[in-house]
Amino acid sequence: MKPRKDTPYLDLFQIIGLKLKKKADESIKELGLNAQQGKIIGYIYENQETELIQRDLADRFHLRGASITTMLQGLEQRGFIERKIPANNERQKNIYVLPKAVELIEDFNDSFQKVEDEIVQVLSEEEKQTLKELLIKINERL
Amino acid sequence: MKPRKDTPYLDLFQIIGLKLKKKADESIKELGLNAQQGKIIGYIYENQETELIQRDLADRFHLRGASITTMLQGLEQRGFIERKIPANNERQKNIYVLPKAVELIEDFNDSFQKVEDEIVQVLSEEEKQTLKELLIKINERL
DNA sequence: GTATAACTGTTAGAAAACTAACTGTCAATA
DNA sequence: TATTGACAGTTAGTTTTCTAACAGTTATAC
Repeated sequence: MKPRKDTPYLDLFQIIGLKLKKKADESIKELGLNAQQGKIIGYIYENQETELIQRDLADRFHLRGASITTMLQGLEQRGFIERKIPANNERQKNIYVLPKAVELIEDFNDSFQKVEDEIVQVLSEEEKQTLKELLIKINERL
Repeated sequence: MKPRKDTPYLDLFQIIGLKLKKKADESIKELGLNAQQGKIIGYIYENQETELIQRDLADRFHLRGASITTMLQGLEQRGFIERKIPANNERQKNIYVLPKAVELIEDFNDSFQKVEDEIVQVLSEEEKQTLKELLIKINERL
């Protein structure tokens, strides 16, 4: 007799994801931004030499174009980033971080690192390695 | 020299969580509800004999009380559930599913089971077991 | 026994995501 | 080369979550 309902992986990923989002948001709240904004600013900082456009952010963070527009408008108005239309393609906007954001990036990374450590603190080195491999495999096929 | 930024577990959990949420939403979209609503209806169905109250749902699904209120108001207006104030405590509301929701529960479960299978399709039985243990361990301490 | 604190749920308003429809630009093709 | 389609981003309006402030009920403490 098969169980009527049993989706432990779906449930665990959902709950862990939610807990992590809340922890990450909490950890950088005092900086006036949420975790998503912090992650995106960090990503822009690391990729701004490569003609980064909004489309790239939508792909990397699995958000819709419209969501990226709204988020970047907010970050631009608050002076964290700027967007420039490149000479060779007027459809696009290249994205750059401004000094006000650069100042915060180290704090973001420290905060996110603490959450990262919390995730795997109960695992041995071997378990950590196994987990990473399994997660990567799952993510690739999903 | 330590890496300036490296949070693979946080990133993987975030991305996998988002992908799963989208897949689960998509899989029951035609029933006129989203995955969260489907999960909650299923949970109410399985626990309605135990004097289930809104507080319990907030705890189980890691949502705020206000979010549960709004969601249940919607489900009640659409005839999926009902809420009754119990005789022994006028602060609370016990929650029950109505026939209209019961009809859908099997479809929910089939849909969620398909997403569940997608998650672990690339893993061996042994890997699945290992993953489950690791996820449970992480979730407990988070 | 009364006052205070804790608990349960609601409301109002904000934030962050979404879809659908749109503008403007560039690329492909016939 | 003119048209058609694809692409990048925006806007408007909706949904789902959140926080903060609140009302009413029950439990605790003095």
